[in-house]
Amino acid sequence: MTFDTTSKQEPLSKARLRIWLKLLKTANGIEGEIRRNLRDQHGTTLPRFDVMSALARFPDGLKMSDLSNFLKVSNGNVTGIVDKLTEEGLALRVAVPGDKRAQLAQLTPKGLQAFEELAHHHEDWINKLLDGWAVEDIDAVSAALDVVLSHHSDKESDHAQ
Amino acid sequence: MTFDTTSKQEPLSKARLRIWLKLLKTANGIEGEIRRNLRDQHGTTLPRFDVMSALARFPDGLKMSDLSNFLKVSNGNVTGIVDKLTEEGLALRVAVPGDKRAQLAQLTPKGLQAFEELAHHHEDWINKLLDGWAVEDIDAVSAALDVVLSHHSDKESDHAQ
DNA sequence: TTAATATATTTTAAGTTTGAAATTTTAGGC
DNA sequence: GCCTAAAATTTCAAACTTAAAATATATTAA
Repeated sequence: MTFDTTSKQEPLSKARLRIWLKLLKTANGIEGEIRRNLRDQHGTTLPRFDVMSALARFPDGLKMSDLSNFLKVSNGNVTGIVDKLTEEGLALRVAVPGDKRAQLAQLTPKGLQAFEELAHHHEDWINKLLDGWAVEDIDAVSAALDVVLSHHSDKESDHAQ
Repeated sequence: MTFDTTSKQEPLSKARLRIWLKLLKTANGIEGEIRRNLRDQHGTTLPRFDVMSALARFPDGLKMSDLSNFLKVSNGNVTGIVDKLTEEGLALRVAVPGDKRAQLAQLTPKGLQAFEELAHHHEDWINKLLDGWAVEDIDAVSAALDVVLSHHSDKESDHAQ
């Protein structure tokens, strides 16, 4: 005996489509607010903040390729951003002993200080935007997202250029 | 008598920051997969798909400004996309009687057909990506997102240029 | 050693996105 | 009618992003 799953699967795929659109709308809304705050209150941009955040997490520096890998953006992308940060004295490039190809990008003390200021506000903005979520809500959403992420991470290994 | 809320609020803001990063990672991962599929399997892009999707939802056409409002992208952005779609015979601009400033963007029959083909695959991709979510998961996440969206929609009225 | 291959990064060209300025048209007050 | 303000759209410059080509260095194998 077989089961007709189509009659149930059809609405499920629609429900999944709807929740995806809602998820996207939420993420875009929050991200837009963050971009706006970074621009209006700090004269900077999200890509710059992302790079600084990654560099702050690795005080010993990150190779350019590790940085782009970590942020899931292209190689050429971070070059320009680190260039700008370097011009402004917020980051610098350090030679890697034993490998003249590679360079470590690092935050300067000034860059770290600037980032910590940004990060503090960033946490504040998020805290307000997610005002309605208590720990239980967070745990529930987190568990649900883990299901999707684990299912997805299987085949995300490399989408080579 | 007053309560010291800081000792509890501090970790909550950190938890909110973490769930935001996880939400963003999930949305970016799914969006990246959609972009890849649109490019590799259909030779098109997500912004084009979004515009076609909006136009398909309004068969009588959308003013350019309504279109950019609906998609939450800049005015200048949709101009170029509708231009391209028009060149390819997928969309067209219709004059609005009584207002020479405005134009209605509309899908052509060819555009509608192309969109329906895309939309069918799109629903399939999402259905697979959210494979792990049953109706209960969807409802739980949906309710949680509603909390954030409703809280956010209060002040999202206009961030005028 | 030398040649071939692989790795790390930058450069380049093309396309996207944004916010603001410019353009055109409409609407209202006088 | 005429003038100013508002509205709809496009144009523009700047920043971002990507994939691919170019450059430089490292590693491996013959």
